[in-house]
Amino acid sequence: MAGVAKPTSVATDDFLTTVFRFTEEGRPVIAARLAETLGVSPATAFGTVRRMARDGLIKVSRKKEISLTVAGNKLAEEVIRRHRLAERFLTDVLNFAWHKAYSEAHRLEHGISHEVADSLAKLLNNPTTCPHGYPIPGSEGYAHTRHVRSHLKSLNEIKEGTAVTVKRVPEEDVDLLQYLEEHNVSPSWTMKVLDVADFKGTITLEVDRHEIVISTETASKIVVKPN
Amino acid sequence: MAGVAKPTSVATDDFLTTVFRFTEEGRPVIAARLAETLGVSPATAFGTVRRMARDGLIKVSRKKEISLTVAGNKLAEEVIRRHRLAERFLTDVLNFAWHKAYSEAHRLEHGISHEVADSLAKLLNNPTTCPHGYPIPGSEGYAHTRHVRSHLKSLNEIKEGTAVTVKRVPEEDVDLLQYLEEHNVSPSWTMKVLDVADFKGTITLEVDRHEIVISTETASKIVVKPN
DNA sequence: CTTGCGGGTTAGGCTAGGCTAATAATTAAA
DNA sequence: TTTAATTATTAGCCTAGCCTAACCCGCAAG
Repeated sequence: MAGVAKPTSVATDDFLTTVFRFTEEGRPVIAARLAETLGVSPATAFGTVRRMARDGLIKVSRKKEISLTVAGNKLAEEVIRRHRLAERFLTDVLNFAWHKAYSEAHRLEHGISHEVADSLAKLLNNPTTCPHGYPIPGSEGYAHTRHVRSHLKSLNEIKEGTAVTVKRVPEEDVDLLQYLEEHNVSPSWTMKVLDVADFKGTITLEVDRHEIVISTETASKIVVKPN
Repeated sequence: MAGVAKPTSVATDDFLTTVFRFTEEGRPVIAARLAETLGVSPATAFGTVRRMARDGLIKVSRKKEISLTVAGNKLAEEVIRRHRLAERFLTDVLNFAWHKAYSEAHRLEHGISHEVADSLAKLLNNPTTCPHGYPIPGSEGYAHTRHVRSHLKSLNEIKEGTAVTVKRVPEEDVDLLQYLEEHNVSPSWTMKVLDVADFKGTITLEVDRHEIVISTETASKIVVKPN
């Protein structure tokens, strides 16, 4: 036995989930990115990373790439599960808008026990994704979801004239989230790519009978499935 | 302006609520009691008390009695409100047993924002008390509740043969709570004091057609209203 | 009036997490 | 390849919290 699992701190939870999400989105995970994302200095990030590596939660390769250990991944999935269930609760039961749900869930995620999470899941009818379309660890078909996503594409890869179904929208930018929510760029909604103007970096979409324009940069963060 | 309110830490929240509860129950508030209750060393309690006094959350009299400042009381009521709403949510919506609700709510209370608390209150139909009978700050008639309790008595003060209605049960002892819950010594239930045996320090009660025996010490923590 | 006990207080240490500023080490770009 | 931009790392400092051990103080019971 490796001893009793030490309860994780808020800072550790935050690093774990950030590494998890970066990995989930295929982004490279290095300390500098974590520092930026979490709003701490590089020195602080370095210290926390070193501590977490010491505690066997993450590994740092020679090329300084950070990845979760099996133990770290387990913990990260637990926190992410609590976060996404909390989001569902906030949007589905308390009627919070998406863009508020993220930050509120972030505060709640650290105080939800395994038992409360399970009860919440039952109350919510065992949801498989959070309101933004990301899969909830521990839910039906989760393992599957993580590996089979060949049919999913980023919106910036879609050709003009193609109709797609929104699968996931980026979670962290509150303003963007509010905009997307207001314009129905939401999971399960359909939209059509009207125009791709690479030269000026924009994409025009038709969604819910309206046209909207977003940057290809933004589009790259929206996951869709061609119809 | 006194500057932006610094967000309170978990340790500070715990001290605030403990002082609040002690005061609520009319118990003397000294550092040694806080240390015991919170499970920290006297030295730690001393340090935290000093920090909180420095930050204007509590006052310490010459006789070393600790009390909340106006600012401290406001913060304490907010945390207590979140705690008691969380308890109601856990018992009423997630069907948690009482004795589990307390500790789970204790973990949740730090992550609930004002906005989430208000939504929870609405969802729960604006409850005025927690499952153990304590008033929820900010709820209808709360200010009133705090000051008018002349008709409330501790169970140990009740004479033999008197029927009473349970108003509040002690919150912190999980085993006791589970016992009381199982025997229906719960807010709004009625019971009759069958026998008071001061010489051996016990009280015999009839509740829900059964007899139970508890110590006068325990009885002193149960608040009732004579019928 | 003195001893002892319950508290309060100090001293001294430790970890997690933060910060700034300076310095290495890489990488990428020119 | 030499410079410029990123990253990583170190050093040094700070606060909150937590601990043990020792010490002090006032009051109450002998």
